[in-house]
Amino acid sequence: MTRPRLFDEATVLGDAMNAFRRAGFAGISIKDLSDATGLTSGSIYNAFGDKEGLYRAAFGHYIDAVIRHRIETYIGEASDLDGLEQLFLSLLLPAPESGDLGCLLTNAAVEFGAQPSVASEGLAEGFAVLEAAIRQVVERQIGGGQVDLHVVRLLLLYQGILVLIRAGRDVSACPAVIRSEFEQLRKLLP
Amino acid sequence: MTRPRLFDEATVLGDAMNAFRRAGFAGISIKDLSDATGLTSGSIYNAFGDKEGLYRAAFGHYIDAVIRHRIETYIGEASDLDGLEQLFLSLLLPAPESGDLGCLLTNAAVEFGAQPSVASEGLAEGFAVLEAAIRQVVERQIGGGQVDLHVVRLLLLYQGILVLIRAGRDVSACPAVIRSEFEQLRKLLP
DNA sequence: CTCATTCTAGAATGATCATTTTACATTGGG
DNA sequence: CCCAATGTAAAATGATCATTCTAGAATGAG
Repeated sequence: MTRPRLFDEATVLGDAMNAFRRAGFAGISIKDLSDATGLTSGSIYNAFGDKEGLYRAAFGHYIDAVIRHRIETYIGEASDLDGLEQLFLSLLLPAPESGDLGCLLTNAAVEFGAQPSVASEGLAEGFAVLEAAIRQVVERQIGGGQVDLHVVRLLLLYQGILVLIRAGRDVSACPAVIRSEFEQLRKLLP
Repeated sequence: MTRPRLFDEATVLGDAMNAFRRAGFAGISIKDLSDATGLTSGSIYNAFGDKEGLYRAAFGHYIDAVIRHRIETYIGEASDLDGLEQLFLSLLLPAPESGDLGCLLTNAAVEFGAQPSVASEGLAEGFAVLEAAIRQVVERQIGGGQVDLHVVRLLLLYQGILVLIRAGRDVSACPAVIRSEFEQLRKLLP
């Protein structure tokens, strides 16, 4: 019945995702997205409904392929502070979170803000996934009444790093900031 | 010779600035800007050349009227850690840096990234002003070989706060994070 | 007062936008 | 092998975009 796509959905979503990361939603046209994905505009509309549908699909793909993947890579099941620290340090590796792409979660948060928008669902899910991963490690490793404080502190650090990378600022001091942040947390280990 | 503007330039730039803060550059049209400022599109083009000219002027206005003003208010001449801490805490006050506006510096950094753009000059100046203000206090009060580290740490915190506010996330734990950050710095006071 | 100058207003223009339509290609079931 | 279903392609459409044009209003110098 349902015949398979003639295009590879993961590849197309990856291309669209990176295009949106580079230019945002308002800053890119269907023609640009057509060039980026190799699909004609007709195929895009057939497959995703409209530009918003493609954005939603690309955002979902980003949460799975980038955020969840990163969390599984660095935290996985044996979650400890070292893994979380490595996750933060990995943000500073040249690719693929480099400045000319940017984090779609951060970019969407800034582009759309808190008002209801095409990004609302993705933002809610993305922040929930990220915060849950951080909280899981902090709660298990440190616990206590200050868990919320540590989680927010790390979330602030995470978003701050992505903004500075995106802006092309000098981030050579960031690894030292991350290390000192986690050193501080390790002092609280039971 | 040069006759005065019939409109109040500061008011118009303030309105345009807030419109850009809400919607970004790509996300707003000349018609929207015309509605926001009360100027017709003809007057906008006459006064500012084009949409990019108005954006540049609004960005410059933001740097002066918001960033420099905030720095002068909280740091001024008698710069100490308490003043800098108050500056950070002031970001969390409901108005005027509230989420539905956002910080034009952060928003522009995320929208345009590091590539040359209409925002490049404003971004360079805005980050320079902000970083210099932080560095001045840290250097004078604490000094030592870790100044860069402290400056970047505070810059990360600053940008992280603005992203979370913009995203409408729960920032109720942020004041405690700021206080603990500055408590840590005060331990380094000579 | 008057005129050259500068500003403003609003309609006009061509480009680009998202989207739809139309025609065609590809596919697997009968 | 053929056909109904679905995917793709590319041109067409109307809306909206940034920008310009044209006409008229406000201003200060002489």
